[in-house]
Amino acid sequence: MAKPTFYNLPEEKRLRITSAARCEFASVGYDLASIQTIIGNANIPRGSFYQYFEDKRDLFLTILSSIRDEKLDYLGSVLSEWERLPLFDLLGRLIEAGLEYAKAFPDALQIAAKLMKSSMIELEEVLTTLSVDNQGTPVTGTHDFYMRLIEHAKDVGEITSEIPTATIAFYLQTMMESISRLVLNEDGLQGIPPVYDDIFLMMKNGLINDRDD
Amino acid sequence: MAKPTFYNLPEEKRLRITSAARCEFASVGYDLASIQTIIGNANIPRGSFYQYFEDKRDLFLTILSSIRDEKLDYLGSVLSEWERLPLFDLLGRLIEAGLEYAKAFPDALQIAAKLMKSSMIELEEVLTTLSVDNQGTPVTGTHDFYMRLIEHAKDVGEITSEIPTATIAFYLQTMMESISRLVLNEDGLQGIPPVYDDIFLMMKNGLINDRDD
DNA sequence: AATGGATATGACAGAGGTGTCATATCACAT
DNA sequence: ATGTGATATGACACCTCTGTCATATCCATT
Repeated sequence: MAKPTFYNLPEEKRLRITSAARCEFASVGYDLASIQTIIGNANIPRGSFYQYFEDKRDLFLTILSSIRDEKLDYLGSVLSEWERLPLFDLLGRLIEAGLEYAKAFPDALQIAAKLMKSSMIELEEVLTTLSVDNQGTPVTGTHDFYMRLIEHAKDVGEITSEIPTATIAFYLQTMMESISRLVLNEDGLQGIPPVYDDIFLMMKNGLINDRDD
Repeated sequence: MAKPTFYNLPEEKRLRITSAARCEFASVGYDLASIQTIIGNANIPRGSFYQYFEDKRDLFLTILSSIRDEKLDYLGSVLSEWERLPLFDLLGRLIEAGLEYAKAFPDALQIAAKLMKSSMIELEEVLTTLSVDNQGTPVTGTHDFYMRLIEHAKDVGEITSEIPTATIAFYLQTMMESISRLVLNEDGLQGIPPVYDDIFLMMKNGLINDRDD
């Protein structure tokens, strides 16, 4: 969404700008981010900024879209084998891949986390257009993505057919986002023992005590 | 947290202020809320505002705390019988009661929803101090609250003991918050068929297909 | 070296917000 | 009626930020 001028810039300068912007968005979020601060850190004059971008929103969308591209790189390999893997194995890998991604681009993580905090009116549309969810997960995190997974798993007889697909999709999406948050916050991006094993166990077998003691 | 002067005010004036404030916080959230707008709508002079409150934060905390009190009224009866009810019955009632509450105080709902979007640094502490969570759920939504519920349910033999209590608490809390959001948004506060029945079913029995066909 | 289109620059006007303070007003006890 | 402490008021000084614009600079082409 940036103006063509921006892409004609020498890479060094472009990087200075995007880094400063990502840093600002990561630390204070969209609403409180200040163009003033960004151009200050990037060391470019105010006038130039408006030569490259319409406004803050424009800059933000540009950043978001590059984040999406970055993340697709990390998830691509996992996503490609989605039909071959058992459902929960796939989900586990997605979380692992997301963790890898977060290690590589820590600022992206913070930006994504603060994404939903923004007051952009058309946020919904923006997200679907970019296929990015609030975890910064592209395509992956989509309701539709989960729908596909579940239909498949039902077909294969892996999971129960008694619950509507949409409901399960809602359930999986919720838990996946939540687990991501947990994994990414708790451990400060260290290697963790897969905490989510227990959670997946619950999701597979339910909470009800079926032992007859 | 408001100054004593505020509580000496005639109720009519106090209401004008709190209404205007709740309206503003509900519509633009904490960060973007403007004292200017609030005093404009409440029709009180700028100087008076600072006679009643330290600043925006002070006002916000005052509002939050009254929201907590309101909600406690609605959940009190359900909470009182927490030991007598089966776990998922209790959870269902909490959601229903939350829905009732949201009908009665629609602005509170929006304020709570935007709560987590605020950039208040000490938000965490504020929330625990107020025992309010991001659903505007007091006490109820706390991790500790779920810990108690689960310990009890394990004791009674209602749910499996194979998973650590803290993990289950995380799980329940996540799903309860998510269901609340679903219920409160989807239907625009109409009466709904209890969508969450299917979700509870999954949580009880798990997703794995155990029919041997 | 001259021309012209693209790019760079920072001063500037203007919007919107905050917290304070000197002054005015009130309520009430004397 | 008068003095006193509490309360009310809005003008004001001061910020931060945004988007624009007149002007300067660059660079490729003639």
